[in-house]
Amino acid sequence: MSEEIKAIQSRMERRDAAENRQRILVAAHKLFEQHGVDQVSMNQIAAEAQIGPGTLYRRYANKGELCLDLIKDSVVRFFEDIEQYLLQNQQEPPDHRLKGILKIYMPFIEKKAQLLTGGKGSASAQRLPYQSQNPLYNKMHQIAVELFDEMAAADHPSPNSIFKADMLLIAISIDSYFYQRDVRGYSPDEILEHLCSTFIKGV
Amino acid sequence: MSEEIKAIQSRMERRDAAENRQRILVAAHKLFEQHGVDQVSMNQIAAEAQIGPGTLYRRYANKGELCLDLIKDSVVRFFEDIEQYLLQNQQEPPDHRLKGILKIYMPFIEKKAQLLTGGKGSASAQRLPYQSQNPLYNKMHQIAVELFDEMAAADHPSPNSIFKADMLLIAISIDSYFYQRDVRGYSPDEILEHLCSTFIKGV
DNA sequence: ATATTAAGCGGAGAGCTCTCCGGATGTCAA
DNA sequence: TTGACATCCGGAGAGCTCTCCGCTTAATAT
Repeated sequence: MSEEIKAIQSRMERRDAAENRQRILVAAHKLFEQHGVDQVSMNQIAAEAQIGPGTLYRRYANKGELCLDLIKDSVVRFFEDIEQYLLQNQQEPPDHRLKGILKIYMPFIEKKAQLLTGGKGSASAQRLPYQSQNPLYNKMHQIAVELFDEMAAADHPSPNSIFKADMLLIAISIDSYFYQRDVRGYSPDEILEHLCSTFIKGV
Repeated sequence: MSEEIKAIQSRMERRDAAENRQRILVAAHKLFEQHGVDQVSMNQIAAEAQIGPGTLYRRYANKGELCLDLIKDSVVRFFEDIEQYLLQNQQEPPDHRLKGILKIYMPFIEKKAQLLTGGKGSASAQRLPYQSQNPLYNKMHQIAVELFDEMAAADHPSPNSIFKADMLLIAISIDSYFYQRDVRGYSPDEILEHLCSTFIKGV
């Protein structure tokens, strides 16, 4: 009876484990809203969820992973929005479509910035090569690469769409975005325009 | 007699303090070389220098600051190289000069990466807006802005040289650079070419 | 030489991240 | 139902960052 399920995920999650996961999520959500993500420690979350620290760390190696789980649904919805947008604007030129994607992206990170930044100061998060832990990155990169390729298709098949996409993505990473907004003082619209004139020539 | 000195820096550094600073620098240098920057804790440095943790933190709020002090001279020398290069190539077009600067920059961060990255996982370092704590940033930015301005001078006085310079600088930040090198697998030369074709059009 | 005082020292300790492992407990097969 | 066992729990504890504060000491004024 459980053969098929076991095939899908090698072992069922135990009931107590599932319950604890829920408690963690609820506790974290509550504390994050109350005090802000940065101000809440894994210890506090464990205490609020009434579990031991070991139990918490078993599931989430650091605060970042926990945050990611907390916004998983939002991320899925975000990519659904992107997909729908791309579908409805197939006939538009690729540069226009890329700009449209940025227009969807920016409000999203404005809203989810805290959770996306997550636990930046975590020791184990340091090891990861870059920001690839961010689930947005790979998917967004893929989309951007395709659009850059399409933009360059007519001319030369410039092999650096991958590079360009990386550059665009770090340009709109949380840190960079808020640096432009808060330190340089640009409005989101100005940032968008600057992005386009820097990375997408004729828009 | 000490009036003039006091005028320069409001109070002389006490002799014991100066000695401790030296001990710290020596201890840190030794440990960093022995085990790598990441693997060495502030505690260890204090112990090796035979001072209390409080004494260490009085001078360096985190490992990053200590690292910065350790490469201060290298940074000065780096900018002297830049200045000299710019002087010797005044007649070259600005895009060529910018590429030349990148050629000087890249080996520098290859050599000093560990110390430049410093104590990334430090709590107080998190607060800082971005990577402005990096002493390279502001000066490099200023230089890049001037060159971008010069590049755009003939055409329109495009007001986004500041933005472009920011984008170029995060593109060559330690994290981004090593991501391209280690994950994407580009050689330094390839990175340089991609950078030019992305940020400096006709080079 | 001595007193004054700002600067510096150092260690105790709070609170954190993360690990480890003995014991408990759900799950599945028989 | 029961036994076996993989999974999970929880908390002790190592080691870290960083602060606080009473004490010490170097520099200066007298």
